[in-house]
Amino acid sequence: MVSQLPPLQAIRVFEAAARHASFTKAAGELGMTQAAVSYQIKLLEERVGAPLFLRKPRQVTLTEAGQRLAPSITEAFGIISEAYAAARTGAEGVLCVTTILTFASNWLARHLGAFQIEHPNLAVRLDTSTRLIDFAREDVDVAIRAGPGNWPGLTKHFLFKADFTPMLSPKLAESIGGLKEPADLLRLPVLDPGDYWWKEWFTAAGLPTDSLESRPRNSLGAQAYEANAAMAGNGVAILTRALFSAELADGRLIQPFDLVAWDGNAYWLVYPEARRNVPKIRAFRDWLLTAVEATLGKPEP
Amino acid sequence: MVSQLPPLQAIRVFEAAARHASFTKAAGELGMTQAAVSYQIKLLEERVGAPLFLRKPRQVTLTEAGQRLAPSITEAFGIISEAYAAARTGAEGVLCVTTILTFASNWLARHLGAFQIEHPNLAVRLDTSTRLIDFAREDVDVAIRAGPGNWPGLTKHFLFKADFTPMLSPKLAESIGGLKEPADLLRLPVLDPGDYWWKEWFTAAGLPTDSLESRPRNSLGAQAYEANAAMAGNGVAILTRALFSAELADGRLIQPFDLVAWDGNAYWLVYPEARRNVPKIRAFRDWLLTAVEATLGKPEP
DNA sequence: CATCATACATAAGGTGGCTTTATCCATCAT
DNA sequence: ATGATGGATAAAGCCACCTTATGTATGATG
Repeated sequence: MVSQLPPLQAIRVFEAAARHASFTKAAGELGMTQAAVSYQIKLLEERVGAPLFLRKPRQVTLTEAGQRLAPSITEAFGIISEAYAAARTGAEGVLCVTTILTFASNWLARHLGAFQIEHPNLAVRLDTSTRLIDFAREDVDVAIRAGPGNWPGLTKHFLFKADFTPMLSPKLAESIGGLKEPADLLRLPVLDPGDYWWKEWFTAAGLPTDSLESRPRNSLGAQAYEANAAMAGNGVAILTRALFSAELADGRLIQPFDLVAWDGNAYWLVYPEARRNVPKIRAFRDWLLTAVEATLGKPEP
Repeated sequence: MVSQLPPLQAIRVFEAAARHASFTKAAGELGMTQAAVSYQIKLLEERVGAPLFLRKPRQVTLTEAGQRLAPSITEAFGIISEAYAAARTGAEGVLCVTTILTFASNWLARHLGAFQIEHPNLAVRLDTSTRLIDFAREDVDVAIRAGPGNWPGLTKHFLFKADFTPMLSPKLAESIGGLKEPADLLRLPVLDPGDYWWKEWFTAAGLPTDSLESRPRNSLGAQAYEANAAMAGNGVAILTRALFSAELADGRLIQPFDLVAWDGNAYWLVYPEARRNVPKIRAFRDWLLTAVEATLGKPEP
């Protein structure tokens, strides 16, 4: 398609020289010496097979060939320059975040507005897929992931522990006259009893776990469903405090026991190391870390 | 004007890669290795601040940013490529020759047709200015000059000697009963008697030159005027044989004496050394030297 | 008219950007 | 499994390009 291209550096120099009608001024614009401009022009002239400039006493003028060439080059560079600038700022203008559903609905939803007010010309595109994303194959800027925090090549920032403790609606608690001790939970329906978080928590509480089947998966990222069921009074769910601080605060959920278990997982903000200085990423990181700290307290990694 | 340009080599590579949707194929087109393409793309991505390609298993795809960028780049390169090609062939398509008036009217005029038939897509622009041209400041490809032949930086090809001998119309010669010896010339009007060629020729003929004023300039390049006057029977002109071989052959002029004088000047084809291999220049040179030899005999430098 | 200032050309020399080489890794096909 | 394909990455070499330094020509200046 693009058949024969000339030496591009020479073309760039020619364009500037033609625009200024001066090698020296072109050199100034391009941040190089006059000698270098002279060199590049000569080079291009040899490639073209015709002089492009007439060397008059104290100025240079375009030859006929030069006059034919110059406008197209300037136009082409205009297009490139514009497209490049658009790509740069366009890339700045949209921040694409993938995040676990629960974090999106329970934390981001309530706080993202502040970020957008802080950065009015930065659109945020939220992607709440559950799967692990790979920055190399998906068009995503940053991710919020849950896990142990060992991802090579990625910069990660600790947000909060993925700890867990039983929660339920006040009404359900009242229905059995309140919960005095962990064993009282067994008198209520347990939501998703297969989640191994239950087993861990019961063990930590010193209770037998016979009544629970143990399934390998946990609820990371899908707690919102169970939380809704719990708020509706359908049973007891085991949830991460950080994600339900609002519900706990306004009484839609209560945490009957102080005991909180933890299996080592945490929530992290994650992005490719190489892109740590991209403005929009930096902006989001700075805001997110501050905002999380403000709502949940100092993070302890 | 052209504000911020990206690294152009990287842009060129990106364009090819985007077009092929493959780094390896792009490398093939550009005549470099796949590793180099990978390097350049990465470079550009860093400059843009966003990934341009998504690395899928066995192929690469443009990201959103890449999709925005690619079409413009392809378009711009198309413009450049076209303009460049046009400049190259355009430069090939017009040959600009400056020549001394006499050579143009007395030799080129009769032979140039053959050249144009030989090179139908090569237009010739004739410029018959008298002054010495400077290839650096004028938009000219080749020149035909008269002189001693010492021009630094220029390639020169000897065409023929700028020798001179008296010529006149047969009628004028008859009017005095024919010319037997050089002295007979003195009985006829001498055209441009101030030309020092007369002095030189008379001296060579062993005649006194008292009757001639000696002016510094000679007729090189303006012989056509005097030749016309001579053919009209107005007097005797001193002319270069090579330029009037046709007139001598068909009898419009006669050369009464074999004596030919020469002051060391000659006609030369001349062009910048650096451009000796430009096709159109090579074509003109080859043709001219052959044609001159054919009409005037083997040149003796 | 001599001197200075400007603008480009040219030669020589150094260096960093770009390329190649070599190797690794993942995926897809057989 | 095993090989083939396509890309990433690290190390190393080289050449294109730039700079420095100098020369040349011309116009401006007093």
